[in-house]
Order: sequence, then structure tokens, then C-alpha cells
Amino acid sequence: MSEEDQRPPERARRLPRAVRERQILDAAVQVFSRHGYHAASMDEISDVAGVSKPMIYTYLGSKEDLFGACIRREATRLLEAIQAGVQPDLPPDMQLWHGLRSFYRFVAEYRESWTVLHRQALTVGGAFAAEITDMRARAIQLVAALVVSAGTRKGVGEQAEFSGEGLAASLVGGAESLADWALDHPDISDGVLASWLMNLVWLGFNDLIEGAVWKPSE
Amino acid sequence: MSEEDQRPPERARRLPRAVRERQILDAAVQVFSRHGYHAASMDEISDVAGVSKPMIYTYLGSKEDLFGACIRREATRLLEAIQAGVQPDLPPDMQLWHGLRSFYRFVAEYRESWTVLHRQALTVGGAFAAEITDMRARAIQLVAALVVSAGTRKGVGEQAEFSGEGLAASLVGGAESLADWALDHPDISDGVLASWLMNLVWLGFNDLIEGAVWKPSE
DNA sequence: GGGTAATACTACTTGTCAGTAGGTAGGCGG
DNA sequence: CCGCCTACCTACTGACAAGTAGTATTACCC
Repeated sequence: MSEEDQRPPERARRLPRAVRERQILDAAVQVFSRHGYHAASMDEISDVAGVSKPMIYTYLGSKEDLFGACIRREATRLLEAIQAGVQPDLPPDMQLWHGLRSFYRFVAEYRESWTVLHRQALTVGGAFAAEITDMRARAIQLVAALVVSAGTRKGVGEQAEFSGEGLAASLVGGAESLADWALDHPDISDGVLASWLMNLVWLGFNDLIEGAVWKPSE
Repeated sequence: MSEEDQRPPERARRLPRAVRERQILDAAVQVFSRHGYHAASMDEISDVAGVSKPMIYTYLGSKEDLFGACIRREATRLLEAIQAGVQPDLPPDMQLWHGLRSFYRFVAEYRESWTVLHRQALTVGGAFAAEITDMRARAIQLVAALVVSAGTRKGVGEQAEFSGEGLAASLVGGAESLADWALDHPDISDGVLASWLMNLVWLGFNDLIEGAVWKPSE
């Protein structure tokens, strides 16, 4: 009954600030992804991080600041993951294919990041929603540029029934939706997911039911 | 300085319960769609409804009950709107076309309903999220059945690169995403939106850039 | 007109949570 | 070994929001 049976408060290792900030951000992403912004409490985040609440405030600022830091870190991760897989000198369909594969790989590996970015970020209203919406709009315009470049390369200009941005919005949404669906079907690889989507958007149902198949070219 | 200059408290007309319930639900949908479930306060809802807070509790129950009532009413509205436009004896592409048109018409007319169903319902976690997810899953399987029926009609069975459910998930997500996009472009009619999507999913980019166009058959 | 039930309100309790005040402890230069 | 800075904590405050108790008012039927 000396100090032995009293659990030594091992938690109080004095770590450098950078490490603590990482721990806090990791915990915050986890909790925000589970409960959403409003239902997440700073107490729970501090618990999960293994740190007391004032630490969060001294290191990362207010709850909104903390959420913003999460969003920005995860968004950067996502963008870097996608850019790492893209090769700009390939034809449009292959660029899209590689982008999609990287995207699905990221979602599978960092599901919580994806949940925060996709579902929770929009519920905060105000500055962050705008930020996320902007990023998504940029992604859509990137895809739109890809599509339009594919079109003009073949000599097709703007047509009545052909709006690059609308199509790109659908495509991005379809990709996101398939990502959500894939969260419930973890046995399906990123390659297969990307293939499905390429078949859908590049060939269309009409070709698919005729037996056509899109394949990545070597 | 009789009772004339004191604004008569006109608000206190005694209305039948059914009318009040409608007012409350309308207000709730509005407020929930603006702030999301957690950030919405019962006080604000009662304000918007022109009714005091206890009325909400006696008529519609707790905050969660109220939200559930909103979700169910709006979901029913949406489903009815879509079913009203569908004709089951048409070929698959035409069925899809009509369903999409009705969907976009609904979203344009009841944007707040759509926002609550699409964005906010998932942030409550638990029973409602499951309910919404189920409804969406049913929609996806409906579309999947449509796609598969289109496939089998042409004699194409299950292939390696052809998963009806995954494709349907993408399609539904694409349709939703285009609906969101259309909220910022209110000048584009539901017919045009549905056409874009039909061109995308039925023909695919590859056909589109060759100049092909999907048109509803008479 | 008078009773009664539905309609409606004001004013409270209670709990939760963001944010903070003020203090402890371990490393480190001198 | 002594001050001092940084990491870290417990314990609080203040605000806001869900839900309720108790009461007042009017429509409507006989």
C-alpha cells in the first residue's frame, strides 16, 4: 500500500508542442467525424487526446478554430493524395482514372477525414461551409476542364445539351456517393471502384448493356 | 389613447390543432434547413411559427420527435412527387428521365425540404440517420433494378465490371450533386438538368464528345 | 348564459458545454 | 541548488437551450 498500488499518472509525460498538437487534431477529427461539429464536445476531444481542455485552447484556440484546423489539414491531405497519383501528360480519361483511384484509396485509408470533410464540414454554416464549398467548386471546375478538353480535342464545341460544369458536378457527386457506398463495402478495391465509375461516365449505360467495357490503356 | 394605439395582439387567434401543426412543421423545416439539427433552437422555431414553445411540445413532442416529423413529411412529399411522374410501362431510360424531371422540379420548388433531407438528416446520428440511409438505399436499389432490367433485356448478365448497385449509387449521388449545383443556378429548368444527367449516364462522355445526344423518345 | 374542453401563454428549472482563472510540476541555464 | 519558463492540470463561471408547471383565455355546445 505504498505508492505502488496507486496507478502512476503516466499520462503526464511532457511532450513537445508539435506532438501534442498532432494528438489533439487526430482526436478532434475522430470526434467531429462521429458526432458532427455541434454535438462534439471539447471535453470528449480532450479525453480522446489524453490531454486537458485548456491545452486545446492554448494550442489550437476556440472550438471553431480547432474545427478549421482539422478541415484544413484533412483537405490538404486529400488534395496531396490525389495530386500524387495524377500524371498531367496522359489523355483525359486516364487522368480521370488515376485521380479516381487515388481518391478511393484515400477514402478507404482515412475514412474519418473523408467523413469530416464531406458530411460535417457543411453543417457549421458560415466561413467553413464557404471554404469547403469553394474547394469542391474548384474540384468541379478542374474536372470540367478535363471534360471540355476531351471535347475540344475531338472538335466538339459547346453544344446545347453539353454543359461541362453541370456534367462535372454530377460526376464529382457520383464519385463521392460511390465513396460513401464503398465505406459499407470495404472488400471492394479502389481499382474496381474507379473502373465502375469510368465505365459509367465514359461509356454510359447504353454502351454497357451492349457489352462494352472501358479499360485503362497501357 | 384608447385601445387603438396599443397594437392588438393579433397573433392570438385560436386556430385548430391541424393548422398549428402545419405552421410548426413549416417553421421547423425552415429553421432546421438553415442551421442543422443541433444549432436550431426550439425558441427560434416557435418564433418563426408564431407560436409559443409549449405548443410545440404538446403538439409535436420533443425536439427529436419534431425533427422526425419533419423528415417523414418531407420524405413522403418527395416520394410522392417522384412517383407522380413515373410511368412503369415505359422503357428504362424513359422511366429514369421522368423520375429525374420530377425530382428536379421538387428540389426547385421545395429547396428547404431538400436541404433538410439531404444535408441535415444525417447529422443527427442514430435512428434518423438510419431511416434516411435506408430510404436512400431503397432508392438506389430501385435504380439498380432499372439498370439491371435494362441490361437483362438486352441479354447481358452480371459481368465483372458491371455492378448494378455500385453504378446506381453513383447515379443517385450524381443526381443529388447536380441538384445541389442547380440550387445555385436557378435559371436552368428541370428538363435541362435531367437531360444533362441522361446524356452523362446513358451515353457517357465518349459518345458525347463524338457528338451523340440522348433525347426522350415520343 | 354557463360549463367545459381545447387553445395558448409566461416564467421557471435543469443540465450541458464553451471558455477561463489560477495553480502545480518538471526540465534547464546559471 | 535556485530561479524561471514551459507544459500541464483541477475546478470553476456564465450563457444558452431543452423541457415543464401552472395559469389564463376563448370557442362551442346545451
